[in-house]
Amino acid sequence: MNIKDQNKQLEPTKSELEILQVLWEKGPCTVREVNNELLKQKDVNYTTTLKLMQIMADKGILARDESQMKHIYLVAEDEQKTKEHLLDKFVDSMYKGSASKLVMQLLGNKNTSKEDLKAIKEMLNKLEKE
Amino acid sequence: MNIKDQNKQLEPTKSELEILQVLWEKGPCTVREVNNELLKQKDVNYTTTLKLMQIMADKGILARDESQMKHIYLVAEDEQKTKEHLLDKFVDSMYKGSASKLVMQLLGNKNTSKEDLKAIKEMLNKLEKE
DNA sequence: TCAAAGGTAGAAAAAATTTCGTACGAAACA
DNA sequence: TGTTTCGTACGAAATTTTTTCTACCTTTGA
Repeated sequence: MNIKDQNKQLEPTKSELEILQVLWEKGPCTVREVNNELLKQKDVNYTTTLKLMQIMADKGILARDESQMKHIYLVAEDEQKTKEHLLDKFVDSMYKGSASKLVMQLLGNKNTSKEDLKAIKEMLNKLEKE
Repeated sequence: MNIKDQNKQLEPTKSELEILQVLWEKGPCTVREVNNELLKQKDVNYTTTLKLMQIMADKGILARDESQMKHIYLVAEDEQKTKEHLLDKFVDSMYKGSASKLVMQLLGNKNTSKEDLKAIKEMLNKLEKE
């Protein structure tokens, strides 16, 4: 497998990402559980979610435990690694790889809460000390 | 037009985003100019780029000046607004809306340069004073 | 003037992604 | 036991996105 293909594994499609988010949040789940979560956001058929998760398992994005009748799906890739990859890609394409540009936009954004600002400051201080 | 549709306008597809990036970088361009840029990254047919840009113009993502034979395309939406929207969406979906979580990941990432760190610190200081 | 080069438009094909219908097996339970 | 409920598998349909083909117009220059 070449690097490009490896990257592809880390690049879920839009609906695959929705499923990943549920699994990141709730940990290993059955299809039913994932689908119930998705139903809170949008209208989606059980078999659609099933199919998608099967495809993801095929691709290696998800692993599953088939020992029970209700298969349990779990994320195969490390969550942080995947997010890091997606974030990198995002920074690259949107801000030409400049992390500070992204942060600037983030901070300039009125949606960024005071708590977030505070947390970021603390983080920087901590980094400085190290 | 409802809000959902408005949002859709701000959500370009993958290849549309590639074209936007070129236009953001170089300003108004002909299809030929955009295509030449894209050719540096990937193999793509002139008519493919043309078609895509026509579609984007239809959707209202791009505007164009047809007064010349070689049409000049320009981005219709404000670049910052579009990026902000995409960034918001990204933060929401990947970090449950927590900007500080995103920054934490960014800073923990070895790809983040010292210059970026410095720039971010300065930005925070500036924000503090305001 | 006429051929070559470079432009647009639109239909349609191809590819990728998402959704659904149907079949069928296992468990629950009246 | 039979029937209802809940599960998976799989093919195929529907939709969205991307790419290409073809036709035809305009400019340029020999």
